[in-house]
Amino acid sequence: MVRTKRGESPLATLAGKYLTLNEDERELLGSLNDQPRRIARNSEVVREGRAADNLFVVQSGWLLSYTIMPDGRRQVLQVHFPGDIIGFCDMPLPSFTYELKSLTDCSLCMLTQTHVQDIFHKTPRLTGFLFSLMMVDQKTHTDRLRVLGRMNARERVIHFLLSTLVRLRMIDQADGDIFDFPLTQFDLADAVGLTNVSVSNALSGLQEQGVLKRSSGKIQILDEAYMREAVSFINRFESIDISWFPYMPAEKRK
Amino acid sequence: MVRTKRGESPLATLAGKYLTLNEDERELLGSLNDQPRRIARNSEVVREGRAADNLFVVQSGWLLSYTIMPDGRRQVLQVHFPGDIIGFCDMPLPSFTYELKSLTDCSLCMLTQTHVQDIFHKTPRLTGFLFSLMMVDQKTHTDRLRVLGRMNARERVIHFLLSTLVRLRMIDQADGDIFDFPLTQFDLADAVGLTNVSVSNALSGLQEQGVLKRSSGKIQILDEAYMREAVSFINRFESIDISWFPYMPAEKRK
DNA sequence: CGACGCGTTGAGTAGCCTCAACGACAGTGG
DNA sequence: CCACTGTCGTTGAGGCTACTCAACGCGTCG
Repeated sequence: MVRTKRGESPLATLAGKYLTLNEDERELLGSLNDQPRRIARNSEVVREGRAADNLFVVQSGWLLSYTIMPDGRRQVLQVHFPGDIIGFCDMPLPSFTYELKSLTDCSLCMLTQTHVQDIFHKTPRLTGFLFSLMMVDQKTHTDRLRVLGRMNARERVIHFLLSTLVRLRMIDQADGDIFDFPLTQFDLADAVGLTNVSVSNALSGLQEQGVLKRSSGKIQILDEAYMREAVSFINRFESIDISWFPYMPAEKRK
Repeated sequence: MVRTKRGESPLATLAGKYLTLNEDERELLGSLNDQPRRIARNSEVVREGRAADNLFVVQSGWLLSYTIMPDGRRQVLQVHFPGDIIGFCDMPLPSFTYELKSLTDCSLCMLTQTHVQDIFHKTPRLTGFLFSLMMVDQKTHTDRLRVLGRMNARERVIHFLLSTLVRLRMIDQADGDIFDFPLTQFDLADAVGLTNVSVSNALSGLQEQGVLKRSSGKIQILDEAYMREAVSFINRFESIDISWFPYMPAEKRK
């Protein structure tokens, strides 16, 4: 497992992929490291109050956000990795409308409105970056619409694994084509709109075909090219461009 | 059919639901009315170049954005109504990744980067509003994930019709519980991940049950409460709050 | 050790899909 | 004006994918 740079916040690592941070920006992102909230594996993350009051930045660990329907059906909305911002797009809404659960031990940073406003006012480039992240997020959601609306079990699983791999690479948490995979097959099923049984069958089939390998909570992608082809995969993180972002009030810092 | 206020742009109408526009803001939104591009019914809207160069604001008419997979499977990503902004979240991306088709005769306004920057610089409140719209958009997408991942044919159709009704009401284009519906059943099917046959069956079933009525391109919702209950419908547009938005460089106008 | 969660596998089922035929309708051209 | 054509919606027959239900093995944890 590749390690993140010592002491650097995952969000900073992520941002560093797209822009070279200056000292102020680096410090601002670093300050988010203060007093992370620790969450044990497999526990519900309780959030209170208005949406915007409870923005999280994942420092370490995996989380799952999901909705549950009255009859028990569950839909996983997103898997959250280090560097992810949770709840950003809930800001204009009056309350949270989904559950949050930790898959592994986690540490989360709470962001208050004040923090957000701080970033927005001080570093327009970071602001642009944040919004770009959100837009890419939206893109990955529309990609998932295609998956859930039009793909069969096998393709759904392939797409999910690929997008997981790609996202983990962004935060240097994939070891080539091997990565941790703490989801249960129930979790995966609820993410891609299947049952655990179908997921099991799909995974077994892929393994038998030599496309992937599983061992003790890890997954290895053996034939990435084939998988990408099979689902017409697009890596949305490859080419984010934040230069368009217009929030640049007269270059103050240089 | 209820009419929009004479000459007012649909985006202004929409914005007016959430905030009281001052003269400058109203003028800025109104200026978008200049030189709309007219699109005939059932034609492909061609877009060129980088994503951000081709932002559209729908002035009138319905459009469909969708992706097509190599084998011909189609997934409708969104139905666009007057007031909708198309392509906003493509701005940080290098190119468009979906198709756009008109369902009715349309008129579209092109927004260039300059326009966007203009709005962003001059009216922070409108900026906040735009971002809030985008966030709500994201929310409706996650709602659709639940639909495509976990609902049966009947529920999918119900949810789609409800969200259509709610959005049309926002722009005063629903006459109580009656609204135009120019989609074919193929379109609807590709939107909710079914086939036209299943859609036909679902619609017939609902009509037989007395839940809705169809006649000549219009749909009437007869039992809205039942439908909302059946799919745990949440109206995301009900309570957008833009007060949180931090882009307020020292109240210049008052 | 027992209890529990997780993954696997099998048998049977149900919902949706595919294929197909047909009627209604609008647009087109003679 | 009327065939001709293509699109759209409906309905039926049959098939397939994924679901439900269930049993079992395995590992972990108390």
